[in-house]
Amino acid sequence: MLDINFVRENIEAVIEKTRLRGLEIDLNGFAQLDAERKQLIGDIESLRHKRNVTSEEIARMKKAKSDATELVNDMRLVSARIKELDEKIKHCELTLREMLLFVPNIPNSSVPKGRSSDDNVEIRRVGKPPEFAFAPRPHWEIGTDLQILDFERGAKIAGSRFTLYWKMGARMERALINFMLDIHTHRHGYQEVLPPFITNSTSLVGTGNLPKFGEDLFKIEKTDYYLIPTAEVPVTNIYRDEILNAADLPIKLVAYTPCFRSEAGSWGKDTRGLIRQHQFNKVELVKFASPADSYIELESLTKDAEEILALLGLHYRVVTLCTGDMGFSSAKTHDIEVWLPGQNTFREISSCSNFEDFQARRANIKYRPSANAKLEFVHTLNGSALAVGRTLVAILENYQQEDGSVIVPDALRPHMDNIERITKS
RNA sequence: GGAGGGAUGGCCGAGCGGUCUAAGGCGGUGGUCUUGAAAACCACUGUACGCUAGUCGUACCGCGGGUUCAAAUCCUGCUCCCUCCGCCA
Repeated sequence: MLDINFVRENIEAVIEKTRLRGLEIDLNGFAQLDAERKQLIGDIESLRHKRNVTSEEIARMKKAKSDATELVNDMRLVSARIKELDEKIKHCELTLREMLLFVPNIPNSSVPKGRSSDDNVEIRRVGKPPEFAFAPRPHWEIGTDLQILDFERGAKIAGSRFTLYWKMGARMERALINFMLDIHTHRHGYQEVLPPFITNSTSLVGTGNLPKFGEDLFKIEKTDYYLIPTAEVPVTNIYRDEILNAADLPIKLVAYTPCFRSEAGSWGKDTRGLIRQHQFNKVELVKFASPADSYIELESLTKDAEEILALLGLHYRVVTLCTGDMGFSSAKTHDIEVWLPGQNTFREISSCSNFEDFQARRANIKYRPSANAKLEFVHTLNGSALAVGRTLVAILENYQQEDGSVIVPDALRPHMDNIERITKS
């Protein structure tokens, strides 16, 4: 959410910046409603002042045993009027807040302008694509032949976009989770947390998933519970309505969670394989930083995510998303895309974003910059490190052999009983 | 699921419906003292909003309703926490 004071003074700029994202927002009536609210607050406060003063007077008169009936009758009217104004103000504020909740974050000035993913800017490319003496196959063929991925039974148990992992498939998924958590906790200094996999709607408003993107979520009927679409939601909300110590910043957390997405609106997209599932595993990095440091922290967070790919020997590139391709809450986003030889393309495996104070304002997460200074909102950041299912996909496709087996990357072997190769068994 | 108890400022904790909407303590900040530190003493110490910008005003005592001229205080619904019983991984 943007600062209401900022929006008030920069309505045109806000509309303009939103247009850079390819969105049109409706702020008609905002200024008028905002002015009305201000007027009403002035009115109600003077009435309340009158009531407070007169109440004391009534108390004095009663103590002196004199008749206060007239004042009491006056105040009866004043109180009724206060109640009336209070309802009007509440209505104004609700409407204003509703408007603001639908306004996306303003892209940082360093973000390239553009309309779609075609305008994203590649900032580096690391490693080399593997060379094959045969035509590399897509992971769904490799996994099915090795009998470690079972798409048919996944669909039977739950439906399309659900997959059953068998044996070394399940084993590798679990190894990847542990591998990633170990690297981030031991080498990068993140604290591990294991949050609830379900949150309430307030938490989802805090991160910006609600109220606008409810269709993307699985909601539990007749409750206020939602399956989390990413660990970002519960982990960012750890500190909702709290004041952090400046000396503790940046706070760096890492969490493994499954993620659940309805994928409404992506019918027909990536229907084969593990790429786009209703349920997938992810290891997520979350940072709470001071505003002065947040862009440094975005770069280091991205590097932390990249290191997983580097350690696994996977070829990848990093792109900065253009204004038209960024998520609603983000001020700047780097995507990491891994090379998938079976599909001859780069695919997103991580998305690292700085939300600046957008989420912190929604979730009310503050800190005191220095003793006696005013409270300020922190900056929040997060990034996948990595999407586990897609990492497994990348390993299957990049380490596939002509005989259908798959070599286990060196770095992963200690987490897999030092197995070197997955073969059909 | 049943019965009972509770929620107050960064933390602990007091608060007869009307001498301020908050005692007291801890913590924090500044100062005195000290070579320095500790201790001691003194002072200050919540958030948000408003304007006539002040030794100003208004709101906030889990959240929402209600009663009242007036609610931290009374009534009510909800949320969360604690204790006991039952069930259960």
